[in-house]
Amino acid sequence: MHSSVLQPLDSRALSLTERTINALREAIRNGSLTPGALYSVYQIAEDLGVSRSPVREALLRLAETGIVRFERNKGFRVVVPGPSALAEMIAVRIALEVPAARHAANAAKAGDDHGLLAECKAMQAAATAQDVLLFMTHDQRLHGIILELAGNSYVQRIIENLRDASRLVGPSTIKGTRTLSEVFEEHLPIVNAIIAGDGPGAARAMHEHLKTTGRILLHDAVSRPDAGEHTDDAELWTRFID
Amino acid sequence: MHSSVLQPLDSRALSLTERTINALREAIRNGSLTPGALYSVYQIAEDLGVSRSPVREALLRLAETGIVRFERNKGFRVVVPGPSALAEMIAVRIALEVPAARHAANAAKAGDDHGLLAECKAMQAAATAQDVLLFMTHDQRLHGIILELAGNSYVQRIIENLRDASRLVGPSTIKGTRTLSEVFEEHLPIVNAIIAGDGPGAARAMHEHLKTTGRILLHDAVSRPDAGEHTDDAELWTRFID
DNA sequence: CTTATGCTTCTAACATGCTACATGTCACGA
DNA sequence: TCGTGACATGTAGCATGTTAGAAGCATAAG
Repeated sequence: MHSSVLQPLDSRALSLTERTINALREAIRNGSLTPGALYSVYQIAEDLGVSRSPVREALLRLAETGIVRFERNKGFRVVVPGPSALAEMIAVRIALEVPAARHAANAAKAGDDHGLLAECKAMQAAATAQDVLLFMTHDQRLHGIILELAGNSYVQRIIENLRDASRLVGPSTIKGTRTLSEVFEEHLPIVNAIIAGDGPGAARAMHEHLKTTGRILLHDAVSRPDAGEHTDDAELWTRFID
Repeated sequence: MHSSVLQPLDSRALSLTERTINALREAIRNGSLTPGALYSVYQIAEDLGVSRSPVREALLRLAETGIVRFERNKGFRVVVPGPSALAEMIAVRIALEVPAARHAANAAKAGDDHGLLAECKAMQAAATAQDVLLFMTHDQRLHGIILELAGNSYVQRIIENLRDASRLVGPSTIKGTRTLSEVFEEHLPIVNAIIAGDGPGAARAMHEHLKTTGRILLHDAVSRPDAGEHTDDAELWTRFID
């Protein structure tokens, strides 16, 4: 027997594959990897200073969620989700996050208020500072906290992947159409309902939020120059969501 | 210019990695891979007569969906989902498949009846023949067709993964508790509503079906010898689903 | 007999080698 | 001028080599 004086160092520094995933996500987010362009595992491995194996594994995992697509003997591309894919993703978010808000309200304990309110404050601050990127970060964190309260790990994983896939279409949208404060204020009734333990109210507020946000995102997506086939956002909306 | 006299040969035989995935799925399904036991990539690669790379990639993809878990420098295990995980999966299925049934009903055209009815007939035949495995196959196919009609590819992928993860707890359940005919009859109102174009009806019927089936699955899961922590299925049900 | 220590063995994770194939270039011939 | 085919280049997919670490065991130390 021995008394434990040292904590086990938390597992290990992240696996090289996982660090590569993070690097790739970041690269996609900030535009270092141009969507649609052709890249190779060789090239990425050299840039990151690692071997091809972890890069390939990382890309395969991203491919599984639809963020990138491999083309045999040619390379891989970062995929920009089209209007149709975007509508599908919004549908999934509504289907999963609305009940999650309800469960979060039912499960919320007194101590849980703190995290929710902290993110709200941070969002508000980012809104007044007009910092879109920071705003989106806290927006995602708030939604993440709600999912955590709901406690369904599968839902958490699914939504996280979806967010990655849709991040490419996000930032361009918010700027033009709505002020950040407007978006922020949509979140207040959700948080209040959760803190109050009002399940149905939280669900209703979350539904409202996702619908209005999704509607605008989809509308912007179809009216983009590279929209492709679909030009009718209303049709997509009724087909996949309503 | 040239006139096309030959059809392009249909892409390529499946990639070795994908064939390995199928082999592993099948092996898990029929019990060749004992859940909980420790295996190694070496061993699997040798058994299948391929190199370690495609096996590792296949296992990584299965790990992503939670079917197996890697343990560094030790091996990997097939994971049996516990009652809690099962409840979470049922919640996701309800959240996604209920709206999918509604959309399927709205989108169903005359020609779509055929596939639905064919699976129904096959299910009924399997029920009268007491063939549990065949019954489950057609059950899954029917649900798959409905998702296809709904047209949301993300939902399709998510549900397919979920089904894989939950297949381990499935077969033992149905046998004892209900006759296959009972389960079959739950599907009829769903299919009828879809064919009739009755969206709300299809949603209601699907919800009913998933609730009763899920309830029983969860109840059986907690009353199993290796159930683990949770013994209260009602608590799990309200926590994640209702 | 009990505890500690070194050793053997196995593993995932990572690095590197190899092959078939897709694409672009370019010289050549009609 | 224009189509053709050989060739060079680059890639994913797969095979194999290498390394650090975890588990078990035997043996030595107390």
